[in-house]
Amino acid sequence: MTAEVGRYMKISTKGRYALRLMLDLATYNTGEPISLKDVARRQQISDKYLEQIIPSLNKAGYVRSVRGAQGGYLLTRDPGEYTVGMILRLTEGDLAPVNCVGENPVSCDNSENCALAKVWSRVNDAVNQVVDNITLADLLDWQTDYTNQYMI
Amino acid sequence: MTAEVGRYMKISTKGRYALRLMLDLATYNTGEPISLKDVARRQQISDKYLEQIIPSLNKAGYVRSVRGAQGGYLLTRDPGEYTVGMILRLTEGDLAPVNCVGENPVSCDNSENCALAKVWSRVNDAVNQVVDNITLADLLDWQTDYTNQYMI
DNA sequence: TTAATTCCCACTTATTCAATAGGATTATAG
DNA sequence: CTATAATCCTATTGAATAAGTGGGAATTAA
Repeated sequence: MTAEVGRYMKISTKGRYALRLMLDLATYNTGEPISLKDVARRQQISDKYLEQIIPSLNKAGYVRSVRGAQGGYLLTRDPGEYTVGMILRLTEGDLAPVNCVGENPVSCDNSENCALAKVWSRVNDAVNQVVDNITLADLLDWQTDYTNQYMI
Repeated sequence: MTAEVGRYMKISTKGRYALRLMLDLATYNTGEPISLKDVARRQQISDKYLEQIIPSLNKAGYVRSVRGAQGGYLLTRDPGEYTVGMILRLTEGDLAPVNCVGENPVSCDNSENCALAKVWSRVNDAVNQVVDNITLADLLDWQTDYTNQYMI
């Protein structure tokens, strides 16, 4: 009886892949740069698409790039210093379910009288509460077998 | 520094309008059927679009329709019996952020080893926890002035 | 000097969102 | 009985977005 599924309330591949990328860098870190080609192979994601995702992580200082042969990317911090929320917000933008709540709320004609704004605000808080309290270190812990891929 | 905003994690107009529609029916209920034209005027939503949204609410038995002149729609239950989650799930489908968690999870190659599935599952739980614990009666309470519109 | 890599930007294809449009059916009021 | 007001049903549309592909320039290690 449920409606046919749309893309409502869904995370995009950009955000999911960014997380898998960061988790891959954390998992296979040796101190040497890791190339996107390696990440792409392990994660079964197009390397060209990863190339499009990583600049925002790079510009934000979440990773450091090393150009040229044997180059690649490295995390700049300890895995425990990255929350899932940081990474998602960078690649997906605001996680709020509507534009009138969240980081840069768009005000509407009747915000103080709007019962639904309260709903969206609570949803926003609940989502952020989750993603801001999980770090890459937690994800490393939750992986039972580091050699497998994470297909989500 | 945030990414340009997409539609990630957003509720669609369908779900938002369905909530406003149901809340309008609750707010202006007199026992007589309320026409979509009236709802559309009050909520400033296209009546033709509302016409497209209401069949699922009707088929699910959330509203009752009265055809012909002076016809319209009526809630079939007490406002306290409708949760925001019921209404959203009917019009938006599953609220899970990815397809591998939620009502009808699509299994993937490596679900038990997937650290990210745990993240999505927690997000899903958090969202549902909010929307399943707010009823139309709560929304009625939260409205300070019943004569205004709810523009969200 | 070659090969491997990041970097940058344009392009594409399919899907989805958010409506609009037209008309058939049903019932009420006069 | 007839005009009108409403639900019902299905098709179409235009714009935006998602999710990638493609080409090539710049940089660096071996």
